[in-house]
Amino acid sequence: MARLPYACGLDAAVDLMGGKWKARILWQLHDGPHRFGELRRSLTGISEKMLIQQLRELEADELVHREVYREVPPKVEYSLTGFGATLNEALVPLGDWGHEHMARIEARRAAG
Amino acid sequence: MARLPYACGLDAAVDLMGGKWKARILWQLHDGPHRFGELRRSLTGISEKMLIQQLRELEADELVHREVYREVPPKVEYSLTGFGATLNEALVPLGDWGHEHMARIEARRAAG
DNA sequence: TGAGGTACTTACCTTTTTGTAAGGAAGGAC
DNA sequence: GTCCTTCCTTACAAAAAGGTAAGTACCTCA
Repeated sequence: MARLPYACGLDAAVDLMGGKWKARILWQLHDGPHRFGELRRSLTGISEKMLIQQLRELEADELVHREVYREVPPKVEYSLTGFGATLNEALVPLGDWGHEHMARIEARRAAG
Repeated sequence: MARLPYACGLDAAVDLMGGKWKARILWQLHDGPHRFGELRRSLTGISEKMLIQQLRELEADELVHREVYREVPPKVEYSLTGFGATLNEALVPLGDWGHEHMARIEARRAAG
Protein backbone atom coordinates (compact mmCIF):
# COMPACT_ATOMS: atom_id res chain seq x y z
CA MET A 1 0.00 0.00 0.00
CA ALA A 2 2.99 2.26 0.56
CA ARG A 3 1.47 5.04 2.63
CA LEU A 4 4.37 6.52 4.51
CA PRO A 5 4.61 8.19 6.88
CA TYR A 6 2.31 6.15 9.10
CA ALA A 7 -0.31 7.85 11.21
CA CYS A 8 -0.12 5.22 13.96
CA GLY A 9 1.13 1.74 14.78
CA LEU A 10 -2.02 0.10 13.50
CA ASP A 11 -1.61 1.89 10.21
CA ALA A 12 1.90 0.51 9.86
CA ALA A 13 0.91 -3.02 10.84
CA VAL A 14 -1.99 -3.15 8.40
CA ASP A 15 0.32 -1.93 5.67
CA LEU A 16 2.51 -5.00 6.24
CA MET A 17 -0.11 -7.71 6.60
CA GLY A 18 -3.12 -6.27 4.80
CA GLY A 19 -4.42 -7.54 1.49
CA LYS A 20 -6.00 -10.77 0.43
CA TRP A 21 -3.22 -13.25 1.15
CA LYS A 22 -0.54 -12.11 3.58
CA ALA A 23 -2.32 -12.87 6.83
CA ARG A 24 -3.11 -16.37 5.58
CA ILE A 25 0.48 -16.92 4.50
CA LEU A 26 1.85 -15.84 7.88
CA TRP A 27 -0.71 -18.07 9.53
CA GLN A 28 0.39 -21.09 7.52
CA LEU A 29 4.00 -20.60 8.51
CA HIS A 30 3.11 -20.64 12.19
CA ASP A 31 4.10 -24.28 12.66
CA GLY A 32 7.46 -24.17 10.93
CA PRO A 33 9.01 -23.90 7.46
CA HIS A 34 7.02 -24.79 4.38
CA ARG A 35 7.98 -25.34 0.78
CA PHE A 36 6.59 -23.24 -2.05
CA GLY A 37 4.48 -26.09 -3.34
CA GLU A 38 3.10 -26.85 0.09
CA LEU A 39 1.98 -23.27 0.52
CA ARG A 40 0.39 -23.23 -2.90
CA ARG A 41 -1.64 -26.29 -2.04
CA SER A 42 -2.61 -24.98 1.41
CA LEU A 43 -3.75 -21.55 0.26
CA THR A 44 -6.57 -22.74 -1.91
CA GLY A 45 -7.35 -20.32 -4.69
CA ILE A 46 -4.00 -18.57 -4.85
CA SER A 47 -2.06 -18.48 -8.11
CA GLU A 48 1.66 -19.10 -8.31
CA LYS A 49 2.20 -15.52 -9.33
CA MET A 50 0.36 -14.10 -6.33
CA LEU A 51 2.05 -16.48 -3.93
CA ILE A 52 5.55 -15.66 -5.04
CA GLN A 53 4.73 -11.95 -5.14
CA GLN A 54 3.38 -11.90 -1.59
CA LEU A 55 6.29 -14.01 -0.34
CA ARG A 56 8.79 -11.62 -1.89
CA GLU A 57 7.11 -8.66 -0.20
CA LEU A 58 7.03 -10.43 3.15
CA GLU A 59 10.70 -11.22 2.66
CA ALA A 60 11.52 -7.59 1.83
CA ASP A 61 9.72 -6.59 5.02
CA GLU A 62 11.83 -9.11 6.95
CA LEU A 63 8.81 -11.06 8.12
CA VAL A 64 9.66 -14.23 6.19
CA HIS A 65 12.93 -15.99 5.48
CA ARG A 66 13.66 -17.78 2.22
CA GLU A 67 16.06 -20.71 2.21
CA VAL A 68 17.18 -22.26 -1.07
CA TYR A 69 18.44 -25.84 -1.23
CA ARG A 70 20.49 -26.41 -4.37
CA GLU A 71 18.94 -29.67 -5.43
CA VAL A 72 17.17 -31.04 -8.44
CA PRO A 73 14.27 -30.64 -8.55
CA PRO A 74 14.64 -27.35 -6.67
CA LYS A 75 13.66 -27.03 -3.03
CA VAL A 76 12.89 -23.74 -1.34
CA GLU A 77 11.64 -23.33 2.18
CA TYR A 78 9.87 -20.34 3.63
CA SER A 79 9.75 -19.67 7.36
CA LEU A 80 8.90 -16.89 9.78
CA THR A 81 11.73 -14.67 10.96
CA GLY A 82 11.79 -13.71 14.63
CA PHE A 83 10.21 -10.44 13.57
CA GLY A 84 7.53 -12.27 11.64
CA ALA A 85 6.81 -14.49 14.61
CA THR A 86 6.12 -11.48 16.82
CA LEU A 87 3.70 -10.14 14.23
CA ASN A 88 1.99 -13.50 14.08
CA GLU A 89 1.48 -13.42 17.82
CA ALA A 90 -0.03 -9.96 17.62
CA LEU A 91 -2.46 -11.35 15.05
CA VAL A 92 -3.75 -14.10 17.31
CA PRO A 93 -6.46 -11.98 19.01
CA LEU A 94 -7.64 -10.74 15.62
CA GLY A 95 -7.80 -14.29 14.31
CA ASP A 96 -9.69 -15.40 17.39
CA TRP A 97 -12.13 -12.51 17.01
CA GLY A 98 -12.75 -13.38 13.38
CA HIS A 99 -13.20 -17.04 14.21
CA GLU A 100 -15.65 -16.26 16.99
CA HIS A 101 -17.79 -13.96 14.85
CA MET A 102 -17.40 -15.73 11.52
CA ALA A 103 -21.07 -16.62 11.16
CA ARG A 104 -22.24 -13.07 11.82
CA ILE A 105 -19.66 -11.58 9.49
CA GLU A 106 -20.46 -13.92 6.62
CA ALA A 107 -24.19 -13.40 7.09
CA ARG A 108 -23.84 -9.61 6.90
CA ARG A 109 -21.55 -9.78 3.91
CA ALA A 110 -23.72 -12.26 2.07
CA ALA A 111 -26.79 -10.09 2.72
CA GLY A 112 -25.16 -6.74 1.84
CA MET B 1 -12.79 -7.08 -0.51
CA ALA B 2 -15.64 -9.51 -0.66
CA ARG B 3 -13.90 -12.85 -0.62
CA LEU B 4 -16.42 -15.25 0.80
CA PRO B 5 -16.27 -17.89 2.02
CA TYR B 6 -13.47 -17.13 4.45
CA ALA B 7 -10.58 -19.51 4.86
CA CYS B 8 -10.07 -18.63 8.53
CA GLY B 9 -10.95 -16.09 11.20
CA LEU B 10 -8.03 -13.89 10.35
CA ASP B 11 -9.19 -13.79 6.75
CA ALA B 12 -12.63 -12.60 7.84
CA ALA B 13 -11.26 -10.00 10.24
CA VAL B 14 -8.91 -8.51 7.68
CA ASP B 15 -11.77 -8.32 5.23
CA LEU B 16 -13.63 -6.08 7.68
CA MET B 17 -10.85 -3.76 8.83
CA GLY B 18 -8.33 -3.94 5.99
CA GLY B 19 -7.65 -1.09 3.61
CA LYS B 20 -6.15 2.31 4.01
CA TRP B 21 -8.59 3.93 6.43
CA LYS B 22 -10.80 1.56 8.40
CA ALA B 23 -8.38 0.69 11.19
CA ARG B 24 -7.67 4.37 11.74
CA ILE B 25 -11.36 5.20 11.83
CA LEU B 26 -12.10 2.51 14.39
CA TRP B 27 -9.13 3.73 16.39
CA GLN B 28 -10.45 7.28 16.45
CA LEU B 29 -13.81 6.17 17.74
CA HIS B 30 -12.20 4.40 20.68
CA ASP B 31 -12.89 7.25 23.11
CA GLY B 32 -16.51 7.84 22.25
CA PRO B 33 -18.73 9.28 19.51
CA HIS B 34 -17.34 11.69 16.95
CA ARG B 35 -18.97 13.95 14.40
CA PHE B 36 -18.27 13.64 10.69
CA GLY B 37 -16.31 16.86 10.62
CA GLU B 38 -14.24 15.85 13.63
CA LEU B 39 -13.26 12.59 11.94
CA ARG B 40 -12.40 14.37 8.74
CA ARG B 41 -10.05 16.69 10.60
CA SER B 42 -8.50 13.88 12.65
CA LEU B 43 -7.82 11.55 9.74
CA THR B 44 -5.41 13.81 7.94
CA GLY B 45 -5.33 13.17 4.24
CA ILE B 46 -8.74 11.56 3.86
CA SER B 47 -11.29 13.02 1.48
CA GLU B 48 -14.94 13.46 2.35
CA LYS B 49 -15.86 10.82 -0.20
CA MET B 50 -13.53 8.20 1.26
CA LEU B 51 -14.58 8.97 4.82
CA ILE B 52 -18.30 8.61 4.16
CA GLN B 53 -17.69 5.52 2.05
CA GLN B 54 -15.68 3.78 4.75
CA LEU B 55 -18.16 4.81 7.45
CA ARG B 56 -21.04 3.38 5.43
CA GLU B 57 -19.23 0.08 5.03
CA LEU B 58 -18.38 -0.08 8.73
CA GLU B 59 -22.04 0.65 9.44
CA ALA B 60 -23.20 -2.10 7.09
CA ASP B 61 -20.86 -4.47 8.90
CA GLU B 62 -22.41 -3.40 12.22
CA LEU B 63 -19.10 -2.13 13.57
CA VAL B 64 -20.14 1.52 13.71
CA HIS B 65 -23.40 3.22 14.65
CA ARG B 66 -24.67 6.38 12.95
CA GLU B 67 -26.86 8.77 14.88
CA VAL B 68 -28.50 11.69 13.13
CA TYR B 69 -29.59 14.79 15.06
CA ARG B 70 -32.19 16.74 13.14
CA GLU B 71 -30.73 20.18 13.59
CA VAL B 72 -29.54 23.00 11.40
CA PRO B 73 -26.75 22.88 10.55
CA PRO B 74 -26.87 19.06 10.48
CA LYS B 75 -25.22 16.99 13.18
CA VAL B 76 -24.30 13.34 12.80
CA GLU B 77 -22.40 11.29 15.32
CA TYR B 78 -20.54 8.07 14.67
CA SER B 79 -19.72 5.64 17.45
CA LEU B 80 -18.55 2.08 17.93
CA THR B 81 -21.18 -0.60 18.35
CA GLY B 82 -20.57 -3.26 20.98
CA PHE B 83 -19.42 -5.48 18.13
CA GLY B 84 -17.06 -2.77 16.89
CA ALA B 85 -15.67 -2.31 20.37
CA THR B 86 -14.72 -5.99 20.56
CA LEU B 87 -12.94 -5.71 17.23
CA ASN B 88 -11.10 -2.64 18.44
CA GLU B 89 -9.88 -4.56 21.45
CA ALA B 90 -8.63 -7.36 19.26
CA LEU B 91 -6.70 -4.76 17.30
CA VAL B 92 -4.82 -3.45 20.33
CA PRO B 93 -1.95 -5.98 20.15
CA LEU B 94 -1.54 -5.28 16.46
CA GLY B 95 -1.45 -1.55 17.09
CA ASP B 96 1.08 -2.04 19.87
CA TRP B 97 3.21 -4.20 17.61
CA GLY B 98 3.18 -1.60 14.88
CA HIS B 99 3.98 1.16 17.32
CA GLU B 100 6.88 -0.79 18.78
CA HIS B 101 8.42 -1.58 15.41
CA MET B 102 7.47 1.60 13.57
CA ALA B 103 11.04 2.75 12.99
CA ARG B 104 12.13 -0.57 11.52
CA ILE B 105 9.07 -0.83 9.32
CA GLU B 106 9.40 2.68 7.93
CA ALA B 107 13.11 2.19 7.32
CA ARG B 108 12.55 -1.01 5.32
CA ARG B 109 9.71 0.52 3.33
CA ALA B 110 11.62 3.70 2.61
CA ALA B 111 14.63 1.67 1.47
CA GLY B 112 12.54 -0.76 -0.64
C1' DT C 1 -30.62 38.44 -1.61
C1' DG C 2 -26.88 36.06 -0.33
C1' DA C 3 -23.13 34.05 2.40
C1' DG C 4 -22.13 30.32 5.73
C1' DG C 5 -21.94 25.93 8.09
C1' DT C 6 -22.54 20.75 8.12
C1' DA C 7 -22.96 16.53 5.96
C1' DC C 8 -23.04 14.43 2.22
C1' DT C 9 -23.37 13.12 -3.28
C1' DT C 10 -21.92 12.62 -7.94
C1' DA C 11 -19.07 12.15 -12.00
C1' DC C 12 -14.83 11.11 -13.57
C1' DC C 13 -10.21 9.49 -13.41
C1' DT C 14 -5.73 7.24 -11.76
C1' DT C 15 -3.40 3.86 -9.24
C1' DT C 16 -3.03 -0.44 -7.08
C1' DT C 17 -4.23 -5.00 -6.54
C1' DT C 18 -5.56 -9.31 -8.14
C1' DG C 19 -6.23 -12.78 -11.72
C1' DT C 20 -5.19 -15.77 -16.16
C1' DA C 21 -2.42 -18.10 -19.06
C1' DA C 22 1.58 -19.33 -20.77
C1' DG C 23 6.58 -20.14 -20.80
C1' DG C 24 11.43 -21.16 -18.90
C1' DA C 25 15.52 -23.27 -16.31
C1' DA C 26 17.82 -27.25 -14.37
C1' DG C 27 18.94 -31.79 -14.17
C1' DG C 28 17.52 -36.80 -13.40
C1' DA C 29 14.84 -40.82 -15.21
C1' DC C 30 13.48 -43.25 -19.18
C1' DG D 1 15.98 -37.00 -27.15
C1' DT D 2 11.80 -36.29 -24.28
C1' DC D 3 9.25 -36.16 -20.09
C1' DC D 4 9.01 -35.00 -15.25
C1' DT D 5 9.35 -32.21 -11.12
C1' DT D 6 9.80 -27.83 -8.73
C1' DC D 7 10.08 -23.01 -8.54
C1' DC D 8 9.48 -19.34 -10.53
C1' DT D 9 8.80 -15.37 -14.60
C1' DT D 10 6.45 -12.69 -17.98
C1' DA D 11 2.81 -10.42 -20.58
C1' DC D 12 -1.59 -9.13 -20.41
C1' DA D 13 -6.25 -8.10 -18.63
C1' DA D 14 -9.79 -7.35 -15.15
C1' DA D 15 -11.31 -5.66 -10.89
C1' DA D 16 -11.02 -3.06 -6.83
C1' DA D 17 -9.39 0.70 -4.28
C1' DG D 18 -8.36 5.31 -3.85
C1' DG D 19 -8.30 10.34 -5.29
C1' DT D 20 -10.05 15.06 -7.27
C1' DA D 21 -13.21 18.41 -7.92
C1' DA D 22 -17.46 20.09 -8.04
C1' DG D 23 -22.23 20.30 -6.65
C1' DT D 24 -26.52 19.56 -3.39
C1' DA D 25 -29.80 20.34 0.62
C1' DC D 26 -31.13 22.45 4.61
C1' DC D 27 -31.90 26.38 7.53
C1' DT D 28 -29.87 30.57 9.92
C1' DC D 29 -28.10 34.87 10.22
C1' DA D 30 -26.98 39.31 8.19
